[in-house]
Amino acid sequence: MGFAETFKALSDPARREILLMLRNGKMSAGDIASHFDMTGATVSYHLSVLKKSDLVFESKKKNFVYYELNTSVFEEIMLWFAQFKGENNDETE
Amino acid sequence: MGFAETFKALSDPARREILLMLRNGKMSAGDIASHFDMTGATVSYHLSVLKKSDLVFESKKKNFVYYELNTSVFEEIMLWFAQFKGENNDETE
DNA sequence: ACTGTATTTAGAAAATTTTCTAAATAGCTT
DNA sequence: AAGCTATTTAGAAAATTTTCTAAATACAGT
Repeated sequence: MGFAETFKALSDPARREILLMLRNGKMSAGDIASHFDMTGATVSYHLSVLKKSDLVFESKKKNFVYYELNTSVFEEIMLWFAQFKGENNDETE
Repeated sequence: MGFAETFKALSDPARREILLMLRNGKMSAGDIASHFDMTGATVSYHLSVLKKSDLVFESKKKNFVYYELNTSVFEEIMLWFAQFKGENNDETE
């Protein structure tokens, strides 16, 4: 899965905004795009980055593409951060 | 403080590696640099990015500069991720 | 004050990312 | 199948990031 890709994906403000928008359920590419001041093509690019990093997944219905949070990846990221909790310092000052 | 900067900082593999190295205590810029196959100047650049994002802080002793994790920022990041836990979906399928 | 070690800054090249426009694809609906 | 709507892909320009070399700064020890 790769933290590199995941953190890269998270490093863009538009992409983080998209994730926040998806908290209360799936949205179509178009609805997501309409919240931003950029072309649909650009938003589509950001969605593809989020998809490649597994932070979201898509499902198709009619001619819409819906995006949805993949919460399991969030759990994995939390585990990465957990590496920094607890285990303490060598007071080598 | 700015999540934008923080996530940007975390998006680079070398910088994440530096953070992992710092888990067991402070290290000098030179010691950090010697673990990488890049020039000291480049590592210095990465350290400055980590510093600007408050993920690490520095202290000087003799002619060494020591870097250390700033654990409080990690807590804040965890809070950002916490936004994605719990509060659930609108089953608007 | 000079020398040496540790680190950062400046400036430029290379690589990557973000964004756009235009065109392509996909799948209704009539 | 033709036309519409929704979305993605292609290709290029602009912006940002990463990296390097060379020079600058900082400061300790002699």
